[in-house]
Amino acid sequence: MSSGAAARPAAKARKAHGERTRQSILERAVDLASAEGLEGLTIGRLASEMKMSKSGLFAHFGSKEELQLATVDAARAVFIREVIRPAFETKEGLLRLWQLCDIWLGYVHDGVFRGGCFFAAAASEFDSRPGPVRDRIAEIMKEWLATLRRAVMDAQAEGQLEPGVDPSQLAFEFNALELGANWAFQLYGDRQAFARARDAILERLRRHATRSGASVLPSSSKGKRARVSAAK
Amino acid sequence: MSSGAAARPAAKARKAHGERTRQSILERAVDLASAEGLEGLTIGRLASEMKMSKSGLFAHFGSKEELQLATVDAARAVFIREVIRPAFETKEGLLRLWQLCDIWLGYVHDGVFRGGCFFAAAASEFDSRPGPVRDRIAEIMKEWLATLRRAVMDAQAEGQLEPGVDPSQLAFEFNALELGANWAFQLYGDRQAFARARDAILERLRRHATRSGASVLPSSSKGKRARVSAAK
DNA sequence: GGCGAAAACGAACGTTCGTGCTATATTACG
DNA sequence: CGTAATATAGCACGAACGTTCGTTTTCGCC
Repeated sequence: MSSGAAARPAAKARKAHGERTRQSILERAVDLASAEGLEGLTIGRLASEMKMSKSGLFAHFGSKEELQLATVDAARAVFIREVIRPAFETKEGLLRLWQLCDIWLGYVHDGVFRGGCFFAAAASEFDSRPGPVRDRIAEIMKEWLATLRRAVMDAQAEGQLEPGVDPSQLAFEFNALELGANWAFQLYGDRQAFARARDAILERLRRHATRSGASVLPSSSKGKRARVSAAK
Repeated sequence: MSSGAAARPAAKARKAHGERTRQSILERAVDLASAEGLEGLTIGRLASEMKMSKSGLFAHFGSKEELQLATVDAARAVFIREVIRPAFETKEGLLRLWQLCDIWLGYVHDGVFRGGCFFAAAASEFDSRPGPVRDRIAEIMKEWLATLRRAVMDAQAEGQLEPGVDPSQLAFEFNALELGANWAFQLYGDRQAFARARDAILERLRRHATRSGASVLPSSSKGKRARVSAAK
């Protein structure tokens, strides 16, 4: 469906001016929405931060809902750049599964979005507010859950994880632990929560790892943290 | 500034009429806020649902922030009645710890609040919005985490749980799994998430249970669910 | 160098928000 | 019964919201 991220590779790079401001608007919109929420993301506020008129900014989207959808997709692009892509540099298997979790926790810790995980916040805000925005958010989080699940299955196919464990169950647990760390960090500034989540995940992984799998896991979570590559 | 819950203990219990409507306002406010958020809880909307004038309703609280604080405390009372109290009918130990988790999941599943766990939603909404409301929410969630932690320690003291496990770590994991189930249910209507959370929690409990502890745990999570007692 | 489209602007719209004031019902007690 | 306290209503306010409209600036292209 060619929705968001890739966009036009600047086929002729000619009418660039409109698209460029649109992009920089969305950059700011993502930042604002991650802190104030997608509903708190107000057109007037956004316009004044961009030093534009409300109407000038508004024309780029046509409605608030379109702005919200575009913002969600822009956040998705950031998430892919900051989490998915770095983790996928590691080849499929148990280590990639671990990297997905580890880098995710790093992405929250490092404040890629001001309000922690953009989608956790957005999901909670829209979960009882039906409409296209909610649907899009649910879709994106399902992508993430499917990615985790796929990584589990790959690790099993590689013989690094016992074939008996349920990929959906493991994906659920890891996602929950990540959301839990995000929650503790946002509400209390508790950085220890990241270590707790890592411990819990690693313990789970080690318990179900085969002999060949156990050798690729890091020895301890203490002090270890994947760098979130800038990867411009 | 004597802001809080206790307020006037109705020194002579005379002026009851105002207090009663205030209470029924809060009942509706909790319901509304759990679905639309504490910010989406609007005085005009609330007034029209109560068939009152905005100003008449407003007079009970004096400011929107006071209304929000009162609503949060009203939700806390419901939470205590629906989760804490039923679980505390079981005597301290491993079984009470399990009951706390099990009943919590039931309280979300049964829709005690329209928007799932009131405090999960409120925490996510206010986590980057400093002020008394945020502080109160954080305080209440800390109470819950402390209750879980205390239950772990009690189970250890009873000799039903290995003394080696870190109570804070276990409380973190259980809370995370509960929030994860709440998240999946709110966003996808996924009832299976409750079973997943129960499985994960039970597995954790069983792993660290002593022989005397293991005997008190339910045999399987499938089909088992604590009733959320009405407990008027 | 001028033309036409794209982009940004400024002002106004109808609502709704939270919050004051003032007056009228309702109630409790001497 | 009367009076004082309490509770609710009515109305208006300034601000902010999303949105529309007509105009003006900007800029690529012939």
